[in-house]
Amino acid sequence: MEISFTEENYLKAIFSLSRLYGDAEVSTNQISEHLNNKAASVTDMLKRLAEKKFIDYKPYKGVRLTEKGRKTAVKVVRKHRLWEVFLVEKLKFKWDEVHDIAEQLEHINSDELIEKLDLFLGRPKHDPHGDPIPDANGKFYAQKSIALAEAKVKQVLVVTGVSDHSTQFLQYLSQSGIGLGDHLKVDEVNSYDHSLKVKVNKNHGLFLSHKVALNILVEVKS
Amino acid sequence: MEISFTEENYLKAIFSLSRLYGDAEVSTNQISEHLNNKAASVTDMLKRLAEKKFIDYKPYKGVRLTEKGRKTAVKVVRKHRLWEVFLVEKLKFKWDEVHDIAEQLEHINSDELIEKLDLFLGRPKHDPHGDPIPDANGKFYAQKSIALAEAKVKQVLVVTGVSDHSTQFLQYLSQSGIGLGDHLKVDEVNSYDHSLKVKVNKNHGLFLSHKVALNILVEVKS
DNA sequence: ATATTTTTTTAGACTAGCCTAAATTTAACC
DNA sequence: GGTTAAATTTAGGCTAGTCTAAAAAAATAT
Repeated sequence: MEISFTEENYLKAIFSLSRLYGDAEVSTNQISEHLNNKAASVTDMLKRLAEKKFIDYKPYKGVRLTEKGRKTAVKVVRKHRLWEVFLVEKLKFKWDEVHDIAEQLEHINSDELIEKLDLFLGRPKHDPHGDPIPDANGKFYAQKSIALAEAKVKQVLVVTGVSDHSTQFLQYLSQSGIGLGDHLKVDEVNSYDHSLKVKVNKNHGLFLSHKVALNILVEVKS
Repeated sequence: MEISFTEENYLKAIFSLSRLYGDAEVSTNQISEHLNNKAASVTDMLKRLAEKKFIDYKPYKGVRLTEKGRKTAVKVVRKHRLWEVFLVEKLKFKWDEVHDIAEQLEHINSDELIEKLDLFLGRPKHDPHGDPIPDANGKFYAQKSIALAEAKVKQVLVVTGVSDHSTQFLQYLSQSGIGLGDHLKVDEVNSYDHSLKVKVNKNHGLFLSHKVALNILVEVKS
């Protein structure tokens, strides 16, 4: 049951690389590049992780997480993202300042702490970057959020967050009647300045600049 | 500038042992007992810490923190106590459940994080055990509480902490209805065994042994 | 299908931190 | 002051995790 920070980082790397490349086997070189260390070090660690049943490893053939490995990796991801929410929502960090700190906090080991933190934060579904937060059982219910500016015309969208947390921006949003969980639809895109005409809940005709659209995070529902 | 978790733990141990015994040199055996490892391991580490100028170390003569070492140790103490406040005040942990988690969190390395956490918590002066929290410059401003056993009959007292942090003791206290911030008054002292009859908040007649009274810290209010 | 390049693994070495066992220094006692 | 006991340090060894250099396997190219 004892797992080191380093082992957790390897599992997290394997998890995210395997997602990135469509759940295929992950190669030694990919891992070594991702973790900024040498392939020989990776081989060493893969043998240890295989020994502990976190991965399936056949020499020269790449690796794949076992169910045990996946659970462990997802738990680290969950902790990382919850701490990011904490840092941004409660401590008022900017969303681009939190990664390195969350990288440390994700290794704190206490199930009760995660549970109480999750509760304290209101069981958020997305981190400040729009990435979905898995639940305590390792299930991802939410999709990755994208900036409103990247959404396609006619897609059904739900507001999941913002990337600019300034009072100014947040006040502008609430004045415009846009809040967390609201439904959006892009009706038109101005091809010159990329500004949008959107429907908010039932009301058509709201105009949003490209700059604003870049700072609203949405989940694509259809 | 790189300091490991282990090194931080040694510095913290040396700091707290030196305080405990009136700022005298701390011996190898004291440290090894405090950290639950062997004296030979301690000697190894002392050499490394001396090399890095965290301590003054003369073989066979015990150690003393340098200014650099003291600053580092106090910073760890500050982090530990701030995180304890967070865990109890915000996440609603019991005050006897937080030590082990804070023991991990105290090693998270980010000055900005400490600052923002301190602000978020309202710059608390005491942790949930009543121990004073040093400021960012390493100064302890909060006054020292006295043991309940030292208080005089009829003084109005407020519980600020404990000197025994064992789960056993803390559970005994909460069973007795004594918690942080509670008001106490000593009604009688048994001159034979120094046991006390005290008033807790509005309820008279609680019996406390001398041993327990030695481990409860109080602030004298009048 | 053979030669070359790329990827991966093995072999051997290093550091941090820990250990046990033995040697040494300091303290304590008669 | 000399002998014993206690505290401390040295010596040598272990593991986790890293590295470099070299060997081996797989992929690629001719």
